[in-house]
Amino acid sequence: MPATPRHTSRARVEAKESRILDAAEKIFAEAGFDGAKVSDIARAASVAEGTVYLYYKNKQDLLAGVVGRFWTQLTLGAEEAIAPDTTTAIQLEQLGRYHLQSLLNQFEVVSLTYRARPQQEQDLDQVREYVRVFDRIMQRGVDRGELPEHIPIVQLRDVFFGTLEFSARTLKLRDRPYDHTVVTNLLSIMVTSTDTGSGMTQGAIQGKEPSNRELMNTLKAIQKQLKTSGH
Amino acid sequence: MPATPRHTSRARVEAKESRILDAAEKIFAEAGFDGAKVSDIARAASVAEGTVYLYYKNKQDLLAGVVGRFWTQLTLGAEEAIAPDTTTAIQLEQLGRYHLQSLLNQFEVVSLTYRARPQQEQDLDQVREYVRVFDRIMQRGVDRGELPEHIPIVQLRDVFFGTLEFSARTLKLRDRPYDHTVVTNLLSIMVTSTDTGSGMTQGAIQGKEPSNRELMNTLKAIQKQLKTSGH
DNA sequence: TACCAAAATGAACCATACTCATTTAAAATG
DNA sequence: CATTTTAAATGAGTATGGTTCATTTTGGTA
Repeated sequence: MPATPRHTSRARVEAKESRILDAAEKIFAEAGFDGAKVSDIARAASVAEGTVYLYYKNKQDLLAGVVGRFWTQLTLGAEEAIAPDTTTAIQLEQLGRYHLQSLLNQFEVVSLTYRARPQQEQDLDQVREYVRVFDRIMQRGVDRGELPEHIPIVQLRDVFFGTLEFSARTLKLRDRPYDHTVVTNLLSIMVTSTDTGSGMTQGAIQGKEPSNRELMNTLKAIQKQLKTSGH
Repeated sequence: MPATPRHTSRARVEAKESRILDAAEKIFAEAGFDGAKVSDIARAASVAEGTVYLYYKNKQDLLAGVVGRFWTQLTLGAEEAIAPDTTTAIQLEQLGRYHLQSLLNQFEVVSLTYRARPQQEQDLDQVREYVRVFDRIMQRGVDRGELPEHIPIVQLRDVFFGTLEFSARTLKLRDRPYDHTVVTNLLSIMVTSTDTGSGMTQGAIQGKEPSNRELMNTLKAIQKQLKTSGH
């Protein structure tokens, strides 16, 4: 069984597995899940049809493999895209930019994510791993005192990723390229809302000016960065 | 052709069509697109397998029918759920509540939306129609002077629907029921951001207090309504 | 009642996901 | 290095389920 090779070099087996995944990703992206034939994938991987089934239980499982690898790589890329020693707001801006660009560049693969069986347990483990990047940034902001203690991280996470994903779809639908104002605007409303004086943290509006000077500076820093780094 | 009946009462034909759609919705929701057999759907509709193909070109087209009808009905329900003579903010709150509840109650059908071929043109016409409900509310807010002239409606629309959809998934994943704080929080950040002094409208932070008294009143009205109407 | 066109039927067809008996390659053994 | 043993790969064959179409049934019309 290729799954647990004892007498064969692990490297060779993994090379073949990734050849199959590459082929599958290509064919799935071109033809969609239903349109992709396992025979095409096998041919693209220079492998017999039966061989695919040594590595993956069935076509669904193969899709899960492609999607899982994609999100794992996305997590690695995200961690690389984020400067570790800067403010929360700038880190969010970096993650937002990276995320939106990835969604647009690899739109087809992202769409395939929804063809993976919904809520069928560990099919989406890698996605969950990915969103933790956001959680860590936010938590670090709280620990540092940059954000109020009681921000609802999970809800803000849905705002963040939900907005970016829908924005990506809108851009694709209109054949538009990456648009940084999407990220800027998202950030501005998120940071505004994490201000202790209004928005999500309190749920009450008091009409007073922002009390968190740190955040104002952060926002100015974002504004500045947005102007210097061409999109 | 059942599609354009001349000698048969239109009512009967439409009754049969909706019987097929009902059956398809049920089976698709239970088994997912791939798991649903056309033969099962035909049996559930008390119709021969071939009959399905008189009304729908193929299985994909049948799915498009189910999904399309769902969003059309959602549009009707949304228009009913919104009080015509109230403020923008309250209308948004009503739409948000209605949308989130619908997503949760009919989660399976919503998921099927993503199995409809992406960007395959008019498959998603009804979804587009639905989101216009949001656009109309916002535009009306602008016309009335409740919102600033230059708010980016399209981007706010992505914030609105994106956040609600991701929130619905999170709630489902954790087996949680409808949670009104999701809507409240979303609204508070959206309305905060449409304040002319900060957020999406200007893209520049000025650290001054909100200049739009109208909006403040609107927010207070929302807060009040949230307290009086049990979720 | 006889006629005709629309509508419905389901057996046959066909594409394709998946299996498995056989072959090939690689590792272990002496 | 020759032989044996075990892992890996193969692709023809099978089963499933979407789709077609020749035939039958239904309902309206004269």
